[in-house]
Amino acid sequence: MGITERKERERAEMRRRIVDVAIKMFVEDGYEKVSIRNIADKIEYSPATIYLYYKDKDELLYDVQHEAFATLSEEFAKHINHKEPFKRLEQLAFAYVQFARDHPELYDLMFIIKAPMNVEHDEEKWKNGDPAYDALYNLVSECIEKKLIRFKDPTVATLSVWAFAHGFISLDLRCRFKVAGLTGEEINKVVDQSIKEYLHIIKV
Amino acid sequence: MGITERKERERAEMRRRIVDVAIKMFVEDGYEKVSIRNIADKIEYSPATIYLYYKDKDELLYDVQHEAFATLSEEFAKHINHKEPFKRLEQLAFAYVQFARDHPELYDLMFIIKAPMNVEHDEEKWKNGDPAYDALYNLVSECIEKKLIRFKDPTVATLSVWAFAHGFISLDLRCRFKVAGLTGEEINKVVDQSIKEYLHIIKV
DNA sequence: TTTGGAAAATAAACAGTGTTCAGTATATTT
DNA sequence: AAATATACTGAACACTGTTTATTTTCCAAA
Repeated sequence: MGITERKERERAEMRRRIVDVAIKMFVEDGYEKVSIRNIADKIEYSPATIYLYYKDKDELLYDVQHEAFATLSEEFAKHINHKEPFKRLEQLAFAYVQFARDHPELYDLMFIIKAPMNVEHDEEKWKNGDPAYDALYNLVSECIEKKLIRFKDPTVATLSVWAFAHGFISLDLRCRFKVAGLTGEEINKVVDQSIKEYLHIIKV
Repeated sequence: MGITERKERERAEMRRRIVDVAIKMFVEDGYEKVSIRNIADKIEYSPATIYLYYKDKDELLYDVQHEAFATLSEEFAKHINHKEPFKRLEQLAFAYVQFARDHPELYDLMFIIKAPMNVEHDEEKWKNGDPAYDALYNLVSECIEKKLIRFKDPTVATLSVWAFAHGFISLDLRCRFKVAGLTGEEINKVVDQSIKEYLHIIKV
């Protein structure tokens, strides 16, 4: 009597189909051009059908965000391999920046736009960001323990490194560096140099 | 025969009225709830009338952004008064953070949302941000000249300080620190401490 | 003071959005 | 085969930014 299981499986498959199309459209057309109607068109279902699988757009975006974090984790796994913890911290920082440059629309969804954060506002944690945060937190903690960086509190250290990188990325993504009168290539150079310098001055 | 002048003055007054109402609604109700129709309602004109004074919503938001930067400059003028340049840099940093906490919706418009940056995309500069950027740039430059901070390039230094503060503010405003499992008050403390520590380690 | 033309304001519409709901089609159970 | 439960959709609701044709208001010359 596996019909309940099959129904459940079919439901999961439909959700996958929706998320897959959604993330693909995000990457290709950008956040602003992805509507429920567009997604429905592409999977060849009525817009109302999407609401049978997702309570609202935010809930769908939350799953898309989850997928985006999986890609970030893959990038981390690919580029963080050095023996020394501090070197791994450098690798993580530049992998993070590179991810943002390669997938600006995903970065948007993960760290800048408001939308998918309204989902689990029940005082709970934000589960999507967990693996990436833990990767940074554990690495920073190891660096503190081995006295490789000038920090005492691992949370302060983790948030500082994160905020520093995110500050550059998000200001760049939102064109605020126009105020400095730099070209795109110049900005990239300044960002890279700034992060290098930051990692240097926090190094013990 | 000052009728042309009067017409021009009336036009300017109307634009002022629109911007004043818009910024007030922004602060009170938040960016997402402010529509052209809402603004039109409040100034008791038809929505179409707004388009006689502003080409589109972005152009209006650009003027609102200008107003918001004026408020930031006022805050800077109010809180930056120390003799020593480095102390002034500290004052600037915390005035910036305090502004973001006091006016989150304005901060959004100034530094986070995409909208008003599409206006002068003609390769030009971003004039709205100029005064605030210059204030930071000049102060940082003075600190470098007097060898008070560990930086050589004033642009790298300016963008680093800005990005560091902005990173914290924007991640907080977008609830991304939920991943760290901290309460609102705890986050504020970590942010303050992090900025203090950052200013300490860049101090020569 | 009336009239003609310019300027200002608007009602209504267009094309789009997220979302809901009544009704239809399909699948499963009795 | 009939009854029931599930899956799906067309159409609507209440919005959004924006445009256009129309009306109202203003002002200067006849």
